[in-house]
Amino acid sequence: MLLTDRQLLILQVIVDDFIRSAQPVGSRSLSKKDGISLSSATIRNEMADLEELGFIEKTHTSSGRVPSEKGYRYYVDHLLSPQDLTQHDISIIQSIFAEKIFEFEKIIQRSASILSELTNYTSIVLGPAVSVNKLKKIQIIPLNKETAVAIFVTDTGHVENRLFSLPPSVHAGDLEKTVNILNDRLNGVPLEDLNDKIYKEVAMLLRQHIHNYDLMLHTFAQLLKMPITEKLFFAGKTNMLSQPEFHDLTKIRDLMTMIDQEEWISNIIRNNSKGIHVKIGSENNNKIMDDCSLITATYSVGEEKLGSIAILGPTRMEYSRVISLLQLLSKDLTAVLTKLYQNN
Amino acid sequence: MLLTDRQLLILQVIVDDFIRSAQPVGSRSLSKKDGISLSSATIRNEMADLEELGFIEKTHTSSGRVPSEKGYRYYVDHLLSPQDLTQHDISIIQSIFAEKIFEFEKIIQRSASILSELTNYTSIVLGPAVSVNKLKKIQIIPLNKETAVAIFVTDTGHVENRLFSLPPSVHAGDLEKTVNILNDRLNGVPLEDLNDKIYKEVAMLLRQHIHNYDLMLHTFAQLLKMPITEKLFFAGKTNMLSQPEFHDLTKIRDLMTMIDQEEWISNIIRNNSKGIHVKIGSENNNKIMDDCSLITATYSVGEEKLGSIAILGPTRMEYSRVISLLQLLSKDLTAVLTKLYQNN
DNA sequence: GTTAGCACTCATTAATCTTGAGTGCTAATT
DNA sequence: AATTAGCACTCAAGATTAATGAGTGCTAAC
Repeated sequence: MLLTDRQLLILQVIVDDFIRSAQPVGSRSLSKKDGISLSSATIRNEMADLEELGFIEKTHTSSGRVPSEKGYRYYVDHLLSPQDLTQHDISIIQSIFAEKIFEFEKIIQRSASILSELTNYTSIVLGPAVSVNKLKKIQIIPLNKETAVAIFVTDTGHVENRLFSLPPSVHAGDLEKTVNILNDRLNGVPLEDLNDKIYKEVAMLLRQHIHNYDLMLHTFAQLLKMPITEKLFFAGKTNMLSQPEFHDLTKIRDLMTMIDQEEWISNIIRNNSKGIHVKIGSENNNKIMDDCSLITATYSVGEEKLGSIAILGPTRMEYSRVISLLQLLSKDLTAVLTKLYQNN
Repeated sequence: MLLTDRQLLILQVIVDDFIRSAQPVGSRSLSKKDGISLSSATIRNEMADLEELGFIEKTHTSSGRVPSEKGYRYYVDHLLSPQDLTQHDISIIQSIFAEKIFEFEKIIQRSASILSELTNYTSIVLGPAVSVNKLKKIQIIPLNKETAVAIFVTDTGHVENRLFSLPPSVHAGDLEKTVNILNDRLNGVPLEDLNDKIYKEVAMLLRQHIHNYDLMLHTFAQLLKMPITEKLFFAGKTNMLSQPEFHDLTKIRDLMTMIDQEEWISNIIRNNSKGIHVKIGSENNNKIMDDCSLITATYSVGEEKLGSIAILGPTRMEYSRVISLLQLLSKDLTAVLTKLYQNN
């Protein structure tokens, strides 16, 4: 199944052209292109071969050709022209990191926004996996007689907080003691293990030192029972509405509804190893995404993968550009975060 | 411009019917309705009058009638049948508050989701105005030699946090002293005034007690320069896609893009006094919302307004139901929050 | 191996027709 | 005087038909 150079050229031009115009590409228009000096008849012959091999398709008997999924796949794997980021693109990406005071969520959200602006597709960023972060400090701050807020800080600087009702009969001193014990014992424990640990290691200590041991344990266990899932950040959800392949309302509705299924999206994106991944059409294993491609990248701290960035667009996506953008952003995010957190 | 009872009845039935079916209402179908025992001809006469008065309109010369904006306005002001929440609705709303540990954002987000599920419209909830909350406590937690996280807790239990680079030459003791001074001086100050206050009242004290006074002041001033805007929570954005009045793609796109303009939405919703407000079509002063109605309610702590809840739907909205739902949710949210925060 | 030429296909658009729900008006009825 | 039946008229929406043109496959000549 080896393609001749001429076939490769024609395939590449067809894909490029279709990505640009969203219109089926005909033999005549191809023959007029710079870089191709063949008659339309010759091209028709080659296109017939390419179709037989499954790389391109017709939308109806007498239409021009459109890349098939296999065609896109081949294009992505072998025919991508590597680079086309402008200086402008690059400086916009870098502007994400301009501020000195970091609010991590803002950076992530900004990344998503800028990515969707630059590409006109939908961007999805999966926040860091907080639940594997290690506890640095617990603090309890009473607001009034009955209410207090509990604050959990991780080694990465992530802050979780919960409002809770103070058990009515609790001593201020006991509360402080308990917090001290917790900090002493739970420092460095991943958030997801806190609930376990508090029963296994802290319960006993509490019993020895605290008056109302039972109530206190229960209160804190409640607080620590936190199913922390990574937050998802979207931007440019509406960009899909402008893509000509989605002029069908029911398609749009299905797609939008699917995008709003956060857990589902989250799963797809999370379970990717480091590096760039391209899923084309049905490779996404979802009927609704048959006309979509999803390109994912990851960002890390040092060598440890932290979260993911993704772009969702039509299969007729500007693969080359999107991949370059994701590579750049992934690299920059990783660099900034690594610098920030490395030396713990 | 007084309407006869019969005209009121007919207007009400037309609006109710159109809200249900989205189809222009004809004289014949009206005459067949229970509660109306008039011939179609009579109804045609009455409808002609109602049209002359501006309460209903035709979509074309020989079509049935559709409520005009004025018609909806009259309907909302005078003809609403008050109640139609089922026990089911009520218990779903109350399920929002089932959990004991409060993460305020989750409650708000859940409110939005449930509201949009119950109504099939888009719901928008404006989070509490944090910037008027008063500072309760500042804490600095160093993560490593170079980075620390600053935590600000308000009297309402809201927690803000910022990651920042520690000035390289800073003493641990000085840092602690500074934080103490800040807590001493800034307790009870609304967040929005912090930046002012630090220059006016804290700067001098710092100079007296702290070594590297200049650097420290600058660092904290940076941290406190926080433009905290209320967060917006959306749910059911896609519900609009299912409304028959929006089968037009460009309309949908405009609407969706508008919804994504968070500041704009935020302004509209924020500037409402307590109670329920109904804005119909062009009353929203925005071309894109000419076919939409926006119903807003507020939630409070005690007497003080805290935030807003809104439902965005087509002008052909189930006003009665939506208003009842918003009233209920507003009441419950206020009750829960008041109980939680009242006694500061 | 390449190209010109020709018959054929089919999506798209515009033009025409048909149908039916609904109206306004007038004259008859209550 | 209010109500209703009857009739002519209007217009959106859907179906049918026709015209156009971009594009193809195939064959025969180069």
